[in-house]
Amino acid sequence: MTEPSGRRERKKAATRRKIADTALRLFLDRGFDAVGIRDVAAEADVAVTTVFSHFASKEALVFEQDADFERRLTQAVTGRAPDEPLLPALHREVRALVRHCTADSAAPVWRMIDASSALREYEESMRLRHAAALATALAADPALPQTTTACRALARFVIDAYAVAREATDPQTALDEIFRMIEAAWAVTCPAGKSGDPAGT
Amino acid sequence: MTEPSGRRERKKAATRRKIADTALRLFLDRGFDAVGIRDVAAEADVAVTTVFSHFASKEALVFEQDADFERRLTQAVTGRAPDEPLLPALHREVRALVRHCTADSAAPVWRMIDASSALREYEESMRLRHAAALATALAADPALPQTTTACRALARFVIDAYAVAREATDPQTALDEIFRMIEAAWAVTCPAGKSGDPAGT
DNA sequence: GACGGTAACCCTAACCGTTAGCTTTTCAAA
DNA sequence: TTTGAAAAGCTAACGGTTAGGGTTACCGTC
Repeated sequence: MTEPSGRRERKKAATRRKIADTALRLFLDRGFDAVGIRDVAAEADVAVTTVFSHFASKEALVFEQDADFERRLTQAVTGRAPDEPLLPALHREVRALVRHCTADSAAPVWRMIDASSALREYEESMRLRHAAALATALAADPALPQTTTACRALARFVIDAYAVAREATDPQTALDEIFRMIEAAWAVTCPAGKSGDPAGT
Repeated sequence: MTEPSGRRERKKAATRRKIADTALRLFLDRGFDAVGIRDVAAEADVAVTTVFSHFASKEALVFEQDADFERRLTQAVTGRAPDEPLLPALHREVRALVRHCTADSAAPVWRMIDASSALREYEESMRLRHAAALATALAADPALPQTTTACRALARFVIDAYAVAREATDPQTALDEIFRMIEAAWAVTCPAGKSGDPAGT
């Protein structure tokens, strides 16, 4: 009801951060699969049930920016300038996300993720949720006359672009290449080719 | 060493089929999440370990055609006529797959799948494996001069087409629409527009 | 400042998918 | 018939996850 005032919230946030930090440290040290939830809980000095009251699953301990990722994607659609074309906005946002997660400082984490099939699968199912959210945002935009089918396809294409680019040797170049494909795909969904690129490159 | 002759193989296959059939029946009756592996084993009159010696996971009991799906996709690429263009071949194959899994007889199974988040996630991670296999097949085709990035993107787009179409109210129309997008996307990856559709529709 | 409600946390004990270790059965080839 | 091996079985456990029920600490109110 009232604002998020108070000590309680701070303590809760502190507990959450302590759990996440402890977990990440242990995971990086010994590998994701070699660390049990009971280890994390003991090291963070909380009960196992407390871990699961803050995080929905063991994998979720690693992907804290989950909600952030999704919000940034949808806001690239809903929050763009009134006359700004869709795809450049999406391209820009995804480029920032790719750059962020291919930074040198993030390398150890991604090495850890790639070493665990559980984490890799979790990441992809996360991405699917993001695609669904993006598809909803696209379908709700009155400036886009496309069908819901086209919106859903575009949403998944954009997520694909992120996923493929992240694993490429040159992520930025790969991303640009895929977005050229996506631009072309999106162009053919325009009833009259309003703001497309009618002549190709 | 010798041919797959004999009673042993038949008995093994019979056990496998009995487990799968029993499992599917129970899942359809009570719902996937409400049936435990121990239930399946008991009802099929086998040990729990036997279930897992035939199927890698509980979810795998539902998706028996897994390998088949993947093989059909890759064969649509590797087994097409020497001068047949790529995308129509893929389009045709995916159309058949969509038709197959949207048949009325398959409806109860898909209702069951959609009712279980575990199954939906499993299906998607299965699809990702298929996309990876398809990407490999595409990259290995000497008739395709595209980059591996483009091949990986195309593979995922094709899987997306299947996934989105399957959930659409009119799967066939949706599939055609998405493949129009994919055709356009693929066209811009051709260095010189060899066999593309140079003027768009 | 005392008070009632409730959110956060703790503990125990389980459930469920999955696997390891080891024994028994069943078939095939000699 | 003997022998080797694949298939199946049993038991017991591991690890993620949850239910149930109790304790503490904070918040808003009197």
